[in-house]
Amino acid sequence: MARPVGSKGAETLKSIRKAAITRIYQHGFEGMNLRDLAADVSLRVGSLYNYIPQKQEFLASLLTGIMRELLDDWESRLPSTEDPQERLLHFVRFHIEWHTARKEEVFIGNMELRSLSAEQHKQVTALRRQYERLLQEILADGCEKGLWELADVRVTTFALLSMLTGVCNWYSPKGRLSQQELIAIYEDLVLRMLKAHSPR
Amino acid sequence: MARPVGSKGAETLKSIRKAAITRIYQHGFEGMNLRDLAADVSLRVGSLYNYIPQKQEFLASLLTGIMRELLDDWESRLPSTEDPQERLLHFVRFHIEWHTARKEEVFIGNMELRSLSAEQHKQVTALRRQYERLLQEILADGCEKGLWELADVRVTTFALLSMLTGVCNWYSPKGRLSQQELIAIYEDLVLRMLKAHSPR
Amino acid sequence: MARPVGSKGAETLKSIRKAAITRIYQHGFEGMNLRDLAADVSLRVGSLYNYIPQKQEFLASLLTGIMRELLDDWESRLPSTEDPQERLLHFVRFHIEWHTARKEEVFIGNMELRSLSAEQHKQVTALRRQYERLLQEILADGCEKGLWELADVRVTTFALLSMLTGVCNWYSPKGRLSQQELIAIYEDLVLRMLKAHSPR
Amino acid sequence: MARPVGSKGAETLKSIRKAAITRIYQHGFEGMNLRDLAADVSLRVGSLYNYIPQKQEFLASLLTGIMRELLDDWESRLPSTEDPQERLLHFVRFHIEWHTARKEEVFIGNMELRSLSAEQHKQVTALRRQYERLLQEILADGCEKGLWELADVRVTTFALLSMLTGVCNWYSPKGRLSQQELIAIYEDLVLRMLKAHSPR
DNA sequence: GATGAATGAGTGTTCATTCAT
DNA sequence: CATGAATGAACACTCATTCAT
Repeated sequence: MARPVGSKGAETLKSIRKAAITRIYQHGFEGMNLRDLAADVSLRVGSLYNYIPQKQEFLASLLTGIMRELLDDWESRLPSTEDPQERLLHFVRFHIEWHTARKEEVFIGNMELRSLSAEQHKQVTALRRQYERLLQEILADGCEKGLWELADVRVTTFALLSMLTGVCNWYSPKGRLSQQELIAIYEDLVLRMLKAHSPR
Repeated sequence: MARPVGSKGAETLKSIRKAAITRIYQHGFEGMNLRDLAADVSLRVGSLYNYIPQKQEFLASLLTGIMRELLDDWESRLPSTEDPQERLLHFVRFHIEWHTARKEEVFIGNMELRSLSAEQHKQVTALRRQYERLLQEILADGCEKGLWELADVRVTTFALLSMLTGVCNWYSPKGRLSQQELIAIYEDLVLRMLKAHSPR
Repeated sequence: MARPVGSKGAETLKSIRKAAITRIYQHGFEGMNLRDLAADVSLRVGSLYNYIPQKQEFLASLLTGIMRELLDDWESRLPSTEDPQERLLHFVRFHIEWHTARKEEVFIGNMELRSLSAEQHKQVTALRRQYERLLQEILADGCEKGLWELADVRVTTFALLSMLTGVCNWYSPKGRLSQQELIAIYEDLVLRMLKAHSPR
Repeated sequence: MARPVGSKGAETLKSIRKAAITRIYQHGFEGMNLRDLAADVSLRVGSLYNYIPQKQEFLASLLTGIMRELLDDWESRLPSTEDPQERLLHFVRFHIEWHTARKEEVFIGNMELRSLSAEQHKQVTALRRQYERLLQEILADGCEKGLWELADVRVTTFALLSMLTGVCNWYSPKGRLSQQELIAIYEDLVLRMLKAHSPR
């Protein structure tokens, strides 16, 4: 069998993307310099330009890549049930697992939007909106079906997402809690938020 | 009696800090350049050094300043009651008000820690912990008093803070909701999270 | 008397322009590098940017500067007579003197137009046209007055200018001919070109 | 019979030379980059080195090639007559035809000498001298035979060449004048220059 | 205090050139 | 022959920082 000619370049690009994500996570986009990035993958800086067009466009492609991966991963693990609560818990698990496993991606996906051009910003934001809508639709569905009582679906969506995404700011798998315990706690919190409570 | 002498310099420093916060919010710390910052306050870059020591130390002083202000503002508006729920709602209101009013400060306070030296990072983080503990103690108190049932006080603290802080990522006073409506929604969400719900 | 504060910077800029003209003459605009240019005036490259905005805009300002100087010098030495032949010879002398004295300026003024942006190109070319018109008008005047017989005033203008400008490609004041001898020869050639000769 | 084997490579080299001449004409030698040149002939930059040795040596070979072609073309169209005036007009026609047809070659042949090494410069200049001598000898011959009266044969040679070469700076076949009209005008101008005129 | 001027280290980017495949 | 990939040296340009005035 012929060995995959040209695959070396594709591998290199992957390494570059991975190294870039880590560096941006640590120093920010503006703080990442291409010389160090090149060194991470055992290249000289000039060689980097065999793989990327411009630093900024590279960032844009990273960010859209991350968002697309997130959405694709969700697609490939779609919940089979129609039950809103099941689907919600599925989303919570998915979100926490992805966001703890891909902490760096998530972080830069949130932080480095400001370094994009207007056009690029729009693109990435559109993908984010798409992801947000996944949760929002679950919530809306549950409300329609009388399962939950929410003052404001949109605000609750943001509140939940902020809360769930927050885990990657502090959670460490080496810490006190296992990922499964973590998820259990958050599932509980989320469910509480959606059910009406006796008025104070 | 305070004499006005020298107050001009103090005013200038304040302008510089304010301008810097906006610039860092927009372009990040690495992306802020001192020439532009100087121009914001009608100075040339050299003159800036009559007010600030080094760019990085200046950032550290900004960040600690922000955290100290946050803590001071809390001190000056301490809730008078001992009732955990009252105190909690007071905290929610305070947090949302401060975080929507001081969006830029909050943002850079969260994001630019990575540009600090280890020592500076420790200092600012200590102040953040102090603020987090305010909420954590309220929650612990309410649990002790049998008011709430929480699987994990620490995790819930983080969850609440992430959720509450998240508002400054999307909330605009010009939007659909007034600040008071916003606060009401979040108060509701928070209270739901703390009370046990009927098991699923 | 107070010494002219700030004049140092203006002097430096003049030195830079002069050094740049020589370097561009020798290596072309693309071949001139700013580090060497800075070194010519005992500066580091960064300091250059206290005086020039961009390499290319600097070139544009050089070229327009040269053309304006040429036109200004002509203005300040306008011939007093109305006689076309006198005025023509005056132009020939002026042109040769200027173009041998300012060989480098002339050369880059002709050669480096291609490194300009469209807009800049237009500007410089407009000034060149202005200079060409000076000669063209003298020729037209002489023809009208029946002094000369020309098949085509415009072509003759170009022919004369090419011929006269050509001197700076080979003439050296250290060579066989003095500048005055040179001028005399060209005056003769020019006059011959304008008078009708007996048909072959 | 010539066999076609290997001719493909020779064709490619020709295309490269042609493309290079155009690119150098447009951007100058320093401004021409090999990647673009390669693209012009549907190659990648690395493949270029199967045809050319070094960028600079390639330039030298281009310039000498141009000069040799000019001289060869003259050789192949040598005037048959011994009459100086006939030979001169023949030269004028030849020069203008060649210089309008090969505008780009002429331009870079004049301008890019400075990018050559000393040795290369000498070579090309020698060929140029050879061409200049063609005209100079015609002029000298005509003077000897009492046909023309020139103050200085050498200066007149330069003056004529500058004037004739100048056409390629402005002449366009799409313009007002046909090439034959252009040549007629210049023939006239040249003849005028050589005949003595009544003293002023 | 404010400024103009200088600096040095760095930044992203380009490019001629080489070479294994 | 053609190519993808690599390289090193260079480039224009930026910027925090210093300092004499």
